[in-house]
Amino acid sequence: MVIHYKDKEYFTGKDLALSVIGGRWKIAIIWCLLQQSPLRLNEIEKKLPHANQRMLIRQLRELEEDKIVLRRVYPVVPPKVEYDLSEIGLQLEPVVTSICNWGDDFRDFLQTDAKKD
Amino acid sequence: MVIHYKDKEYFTGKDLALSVIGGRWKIAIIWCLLQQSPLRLNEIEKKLPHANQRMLIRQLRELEEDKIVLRRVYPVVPPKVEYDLSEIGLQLEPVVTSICNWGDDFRDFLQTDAKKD
DNA sequence: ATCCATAGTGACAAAAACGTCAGTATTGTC
DNA sequence: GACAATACTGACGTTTTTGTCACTATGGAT
Repeated sequence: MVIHYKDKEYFTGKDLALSVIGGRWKIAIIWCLLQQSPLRLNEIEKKLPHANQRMLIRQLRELEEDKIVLRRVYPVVPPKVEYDLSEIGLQLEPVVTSICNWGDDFRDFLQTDAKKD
Repeated sequence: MVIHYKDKEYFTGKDLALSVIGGRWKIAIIWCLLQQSPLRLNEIEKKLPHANQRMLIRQLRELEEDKIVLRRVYPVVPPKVEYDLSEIGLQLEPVVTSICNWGDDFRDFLQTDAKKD
């Protein structure tokens, strides 16, 4: 049962999932928003100092398009925009958590492995 | 605490994790090997008909380099090579499972969402 | 002699992702 | 008038990733 989404075909939910969370900073952004939300752009920037602003905005736009992140604009000057996880976005918590956990295990594994000589 | 791996710097386990499981076919390959293993190259090809052989081999090589997949070569003709998950590779099961589950939820969400007009 | 199967490799092209730089708009403060 | 803060956008180039094509090796079967 093929899924059509944004002019592409996906053959499993897994493939679809990877296409929407697969960007360089997306898991990081979602992780930030799971810790604390809402967050403003400049707050996300502070939490992810290795990402540049342009990239963060692009990834946020895509997450918004995919309905994973909600964007709330306040009509004030200077502009105020808040980002939040949607309901389906919040459901990514097990994905993010399991990746973090495995990553920590893998780091430990690499360190143990490196000591073997 | 910065992690150095393959000439790059990673600032969290999560970043490291994403760098090793982030290839186009890696989660798919790991998923196959979680279902059934060992598997030979041509068996993986049959299970992932949308990937071409060249890509599968490249991704398998990287997974092998990262010690996630084990490669066993039998000195026979025609060649026989079996692929398996390593111990740390097997530990990716929660990651793969949570991605699959969320992907299915997301697919349902998209379908429900599309019906709203 | 030719073909088959398996499991590859090398070179290259195409596409996607990523990063950098400069610039926009608004209102308020100095 | 200059500058600051916020949240952007556009254009562009680079890098990375992915895909395609042709090619290799071996021994057995026909």
